[in-house]
Amino acid sequence: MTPTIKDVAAHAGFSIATVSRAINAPHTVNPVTLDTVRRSIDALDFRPSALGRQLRGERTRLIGVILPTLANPVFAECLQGIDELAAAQGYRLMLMTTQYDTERERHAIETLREHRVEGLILTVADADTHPLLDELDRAGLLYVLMHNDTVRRPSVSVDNRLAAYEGVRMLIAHGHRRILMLAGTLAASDRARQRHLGYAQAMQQAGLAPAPALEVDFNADELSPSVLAHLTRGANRPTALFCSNDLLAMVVMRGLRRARLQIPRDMSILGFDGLAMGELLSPPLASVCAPNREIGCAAWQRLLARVTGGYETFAETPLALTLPHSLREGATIAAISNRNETTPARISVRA
Amino acid sequence: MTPTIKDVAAHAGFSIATVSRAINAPHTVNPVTLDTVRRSIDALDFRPSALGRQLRGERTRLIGVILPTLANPVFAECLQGIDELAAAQGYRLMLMTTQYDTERERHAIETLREHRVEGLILTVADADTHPLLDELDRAGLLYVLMHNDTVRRPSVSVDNRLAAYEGVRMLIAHGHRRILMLAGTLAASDRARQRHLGYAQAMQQAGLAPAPALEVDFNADELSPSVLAHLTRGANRPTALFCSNDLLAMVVMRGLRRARLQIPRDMSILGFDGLAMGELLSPPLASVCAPNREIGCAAWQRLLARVTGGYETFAETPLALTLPHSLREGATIAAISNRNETTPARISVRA
DNA sequence: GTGAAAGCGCTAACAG
DNA sequence: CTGTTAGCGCTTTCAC
Repeated sequence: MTPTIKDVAAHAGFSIATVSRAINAPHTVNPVTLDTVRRSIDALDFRPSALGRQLRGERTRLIGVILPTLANPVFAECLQGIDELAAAQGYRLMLMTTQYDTERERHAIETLREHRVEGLILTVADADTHPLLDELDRAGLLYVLMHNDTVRRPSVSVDNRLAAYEGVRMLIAHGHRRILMLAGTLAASDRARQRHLGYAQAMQQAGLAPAPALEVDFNADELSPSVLAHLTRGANRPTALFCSNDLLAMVVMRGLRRARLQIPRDMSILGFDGLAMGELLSPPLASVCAPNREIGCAAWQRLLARVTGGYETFAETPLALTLPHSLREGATIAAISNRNETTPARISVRA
Repeated sequence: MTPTIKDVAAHAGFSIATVSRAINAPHTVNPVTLDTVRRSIDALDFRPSALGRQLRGERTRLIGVILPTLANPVFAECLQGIDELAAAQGYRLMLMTTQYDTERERHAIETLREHRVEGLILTVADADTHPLLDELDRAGLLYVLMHNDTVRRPSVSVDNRLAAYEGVRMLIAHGHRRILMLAGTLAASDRARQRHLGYAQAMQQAGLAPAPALEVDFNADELSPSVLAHLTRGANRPTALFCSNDLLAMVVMRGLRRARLQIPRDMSILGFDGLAMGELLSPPLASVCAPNREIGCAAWQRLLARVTGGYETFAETPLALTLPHSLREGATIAAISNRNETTPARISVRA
């Protein structure tokens, strides 16, 4: 069906070697021949098979990308960065998503290895303890993690602990004292842990008592009654929430609004991720911003340095590359005067 | 480096044929042999090369996906649908984005064809007149379009004209009479055109004068002064905006808010796409909703029907598959009493 | 049940 | 400058 190099050779009246050269090293073939061959290529609409090439021992120029989900734009933003560089440098991307499911992660890695990807860019729940990554190390398959917070493996991320620390300090600077951290149900991620450490550190340093992260079901249409109770009832209700990511912050804000709380008047909100979309919200979402696109780009560059340049290029750099974060003040944080800090919005809660 | 079937054969003391059978047709080989071979496979951590397999004339089980961008979640949502089915059915996805750039579209198609993808799922700006699609038709490479509104080619979308019509009728039903349609600068897309037709039809039917779509630069940080002037000044300023997609609606809303307009009090907004995120906004974004995930799924199913089942399965269906849309009323639309329709918010405009 | 051998599309020596 | 040839890793007859 699809023409092969043989067909072209036959059509042009030359050998397949000449055709191959005409394609890969045009300067080494007689201009007249070249022209003939090219004409045949066009006539047959020939397109060299990447399979044949790769099999011949060439590099595959194929990179695997494994992401938890695309429903959270934070990963789409990373992927954009990767894709841009990949396209520019003539690499192909094979994409698989896992929903943080270990079985799917295993399967994705397996599949990509069968395709002889030259390397992997991925995000997992917990990098330090992930057995599949150990396997990759053992197998010598190059990979770079995105967002995962670990010093044990090649990774690109922000300093999650420090970033969270600064974010929570910002809340404290606005007068907040009862600050709660919220996390998704799959909270066992390395970065969520680091972010909680940062939160705890900021709290303690201010003489405040950190609380364990409150788990929120991301996908539910409503905040659960028990969570809502935590957030709205009692004299000790929090005045500010630090959400472990922006999407969660948006879900939480919707829940609070439905419970008739106003943001930021009745509750201040700080997210994490710095989704581009957060700036479009009303009020614009305060967030601890990671340079997601750049994280993707950096992961790509590190991976390629290893893939092409070999080990030495990489040895200079520490395993964990930390990119600078930033704080977006947004407008979901209100200042609190610590005088009337008791149940500021109690009356309006009609949940 | 990576072990091949030969290595396994040598290690196990059998021929490569037997190893191959042990992998692909275990029942045809002696249980004892099978066991030996499997032990060798494990010992060497052998993984059959997808390349070798594919080259041997097998199907590649590779599908190409070409999207304009991932910055707009509408495409990420489609991709989710595709990815889910692809993973479940043992296919691989090769992803490329184009930013609607024809050169990149060409390059993407070229690359994917070199990889011998079995089919293509893609979204282009204007399907009817797209020369590359004609080329695909000629070449017999199977593809299915997503979101593109055309009857000439295999596609999955909503009825953009009808959907827009209903959306604008909803605005009219709320008392709006001066309704403007906004579109991105790359407005020459088939669906934007159809949506404008629907808008115009709804307007005319209500005895109102449709206006040409006003182009808005999506990526600019601010609405341009001229656009802002259109939207806010004069007695004839619109009371409602129909935005050709949700992301545009969000950008426009930010611009309006910065100009001190309140939504929906001073301006009603209707988007198009039905982004999941729209429901998290405050107020929730009114939108003409397309089932994006399902569009991805349907595109996948149609493509696979053609790829595997051959032509006949497909012949029954019309080229253009139309999925049902829905209206999300959201809360960005306010009712207007037609009495005091003149410059309701004039005074508060301090842009 | 198993092996030998051909060949998928291509590139890279090596000859001429 | 061009052709011949030997594989790359695998599946698949066809013999045994």
